[in-house]
Amino acid sequence: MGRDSVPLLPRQHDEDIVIHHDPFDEAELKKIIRALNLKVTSQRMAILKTLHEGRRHVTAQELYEKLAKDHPEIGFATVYRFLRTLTEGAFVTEVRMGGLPARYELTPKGHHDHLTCVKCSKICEFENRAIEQLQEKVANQFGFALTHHILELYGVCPECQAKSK
Amino acid sequence: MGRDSVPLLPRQHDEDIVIHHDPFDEAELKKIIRALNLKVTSQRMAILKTLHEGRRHVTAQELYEKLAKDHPEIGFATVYRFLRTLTEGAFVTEVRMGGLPARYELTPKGHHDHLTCVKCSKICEFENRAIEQLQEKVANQFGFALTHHILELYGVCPECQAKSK
DNA sequence: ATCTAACTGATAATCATTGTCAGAAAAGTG
DNA sequence: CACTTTTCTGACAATGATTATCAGTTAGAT
Repeated sequence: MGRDSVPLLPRQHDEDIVIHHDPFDEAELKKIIRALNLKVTSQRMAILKTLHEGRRHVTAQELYEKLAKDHPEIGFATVYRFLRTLTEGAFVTEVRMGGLPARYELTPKGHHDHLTCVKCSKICEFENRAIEQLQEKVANQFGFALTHHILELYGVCPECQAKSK
Repeated sequence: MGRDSVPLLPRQHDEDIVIHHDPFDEAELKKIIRALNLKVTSQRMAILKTLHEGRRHVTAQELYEKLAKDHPEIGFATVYRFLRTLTEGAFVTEVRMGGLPARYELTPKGHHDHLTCVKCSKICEFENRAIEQLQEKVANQFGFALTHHILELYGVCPECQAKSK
């Protein structure tokens, strides 16, 4: 997509180079923080911005390192703390695979699940209304009030299938 | 279908319910060990027996403590080690919830998924052919060759719903 | 029975995550 | 704006599950 794939030229004045990321402006990020009854701090804003701009599905550690570039003062306790709060408030979705560190992403508006390649770890996202409905049905049969679910599919992606020949 | 439409009920005192499997005799357990190219040791036999007899979905720690009664000499490193190997060989299924300790069970013949209560951690099992088929379909749309999947539903069980009034 | 590679238990180490706490900074209040 | 209360923060310690190490033990092939 657009801007980030344009190779940037080194310039004398940093401020000349501005990367625009589309959707979320600051105001919207603040709303998220306020919705959690938290104070708006530069750290929290930075964390949300980085979560939003960056690649999806980061670990807490990766996020911490990314942040370190522009905000070397942010401690990892703060990252973990805020990620947890965001997860509890469902603004962020946590994905765990095996015993590996948890991965996080800003919860997308449309709910989706993941299809992960067991060879190259590529993650595809999908949504499927029919599956969701069946899940509700199963939960109801047991008398459960469904709160959320995790559906992770694993397989070999087309590229890796091709390679293994 | 069939199974999943029967309103199955883990009743009030889970611990009182002992699940009897078809008599898994020693010979059968040995087969499992040999299938993994491992030596048959008293420790491994004890672990398998306890896994088979006991309540489902135990943590490594719980399993270790159970074993301690009759086999106080077995160390927990051995328990962890063997559980991992069993899991890799798909003889045991690992379930993780949040950051909590992993839970294990001997992989049942019929594949099933889990429905977990977020309040009391009770786990119900279900299987649903329709969901499985839809999963295959989704994977195919992306060109993936599906190897396995994780479907974990979370909600509030009837008992806990009643309690919160 | 012998031999050797695989196994084991004790314990140290690791690694993700969480707790602690003194100092810093947000957002009311006057 | 100065003051105050409360929440936040970063450094670092602590935790808790899991894994690695390693010297001694044992299964099972020869």
